[in-house]
Amino acid sequence: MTNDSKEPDLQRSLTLLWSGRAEGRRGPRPQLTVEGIAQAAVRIADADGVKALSMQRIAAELGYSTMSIYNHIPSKDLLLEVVADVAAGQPPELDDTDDFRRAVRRWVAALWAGFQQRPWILHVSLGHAPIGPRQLAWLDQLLRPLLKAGLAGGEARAAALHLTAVVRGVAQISADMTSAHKTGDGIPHRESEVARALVELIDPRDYPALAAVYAAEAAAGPPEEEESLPGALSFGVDRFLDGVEAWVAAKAR
Amino acid sequence: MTNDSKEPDLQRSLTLLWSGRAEGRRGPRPQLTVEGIAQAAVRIADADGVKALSMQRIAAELGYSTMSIYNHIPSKDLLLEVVADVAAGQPPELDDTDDFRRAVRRWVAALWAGFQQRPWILHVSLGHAPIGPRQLAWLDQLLRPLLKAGLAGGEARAAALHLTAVVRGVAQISADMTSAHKTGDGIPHRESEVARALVELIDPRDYPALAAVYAAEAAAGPPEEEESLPGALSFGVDRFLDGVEAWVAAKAR
DNA sequence: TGAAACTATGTATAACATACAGAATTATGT
DNA sequence: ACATAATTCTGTATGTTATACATAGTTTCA
Repeated sequence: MTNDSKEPDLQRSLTLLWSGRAEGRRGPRPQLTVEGIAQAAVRIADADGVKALSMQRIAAELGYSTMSIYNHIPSKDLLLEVVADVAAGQPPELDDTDDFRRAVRRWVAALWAGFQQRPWILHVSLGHAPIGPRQLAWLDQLLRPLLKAGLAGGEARAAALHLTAVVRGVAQISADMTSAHKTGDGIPHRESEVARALVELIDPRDYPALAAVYAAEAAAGPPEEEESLPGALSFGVDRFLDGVEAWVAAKAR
Repeated sequence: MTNDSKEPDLQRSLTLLWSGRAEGRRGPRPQLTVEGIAQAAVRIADADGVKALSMQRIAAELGYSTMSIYNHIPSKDLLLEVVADVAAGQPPELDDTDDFRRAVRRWVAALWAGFQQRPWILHVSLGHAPIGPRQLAWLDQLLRPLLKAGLAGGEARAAALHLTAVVRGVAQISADMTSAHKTGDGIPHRESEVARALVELIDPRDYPALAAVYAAEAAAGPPEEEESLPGALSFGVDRFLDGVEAWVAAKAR
């Protein structure tokens, strides 16, 4: 591989993520590939969480020596970037005839489902904007309905950033996402459990608004989850889309 | 301390975060405190990033032996939870006379500024909803204008979750946040640099929307950042607030 | 036909979280 | 007053980790 040292960090990430195969290379045919390594890592993380991702474990999974991985990927941090991209998988195909709201909602639901299937992704920290092919495929898929709805380029980008951030952020915060034995430090408690424990700790004089909200919540009982999305995420996304719609309408006039 | 083993994870986190001092305790007076340990950790992370946070380093910073920390905090994961809370600091005091939009925007700006000052926070992964006193103080402060605007309890909670997630998410994705030498794996590249590098990689046939957006962006030149917030974050938050406002208005009618 | 570039491997090292076992110190029940 | 139990701090030990480095074999290019 030999894209060692020198290059600036970004270039290094990019050449790794978009590993363009060099044709005429000297040396033995590589038996391992960046893709293969990342896939093995995903398999391990799926099974035992992100804490279980060690170079040794990945190499063992592939049946090669630990150090052989370093011939293809210069560090674990870079590896994790590739893993995050591979784990993202393919974005949903959005029906082009759908109206923009439906399309965006389906995209959001798909991303949410992805985080449910691979909660460990939430524990590998993003270092920067999406730059891998699969992450960008997701982004591209989201941009389509946004552009079609009438947003300008920069606006669509901002909106996509917003939505991506929301889903990821809500997933991170939602307790029931990060199941315990997978992440090693996750806490598999549901919302209500947290609420119950907190009510005793928060003094309404220190946290008046919070206390009020929790009180109202307790009185109302547990919210019912209609669809595939939790109500809280749904509400936020819908309000955001309301705002986007209004904005587009105002621009058009 | 001796809140070892048994307790369920959530209880363990809570007693740690809200460390209610037991009065009549046997044994020597503790010289270390949970707070003090966390503050030392914050000092280190501020200086050298989250990668530099080791039990040994923290203990050294305090002038105690490594293992003494474990008398107060049962594991590094729990430590990080406390650190995340301590590092959050105090939320901004929001002017009660401000209208709801102004108040929320100020809250968002404050949180954003917080992430700029301590980008490493973005690299300690949240395991669950906010449960520490300082995190909850932030939440409470945000809930006030939302409730005052006319949202119901559950709606305000959802909106607050949404906004928190957005700011955190956008901060994580924004390249210029995570500076390299602090996080160890951050990449300090600005947006434009990423864009320039990507334009060569993405095939408009695979990523049509993305290519269109980047093309438009390149033609328009770099966006100008008016205020303390980056334009992309601003746009999303404003659209969201538009939607919330409309929602409240619709409910009132 | 080298020489250069590359891959896979084994060994080595330093850092790390944390288990465990004293020794010292305090509060509590007698 | 005294013994006991609980608790703190410390030192030592263990297993895991990322990764540097050297080596031997393999392929391509000059």
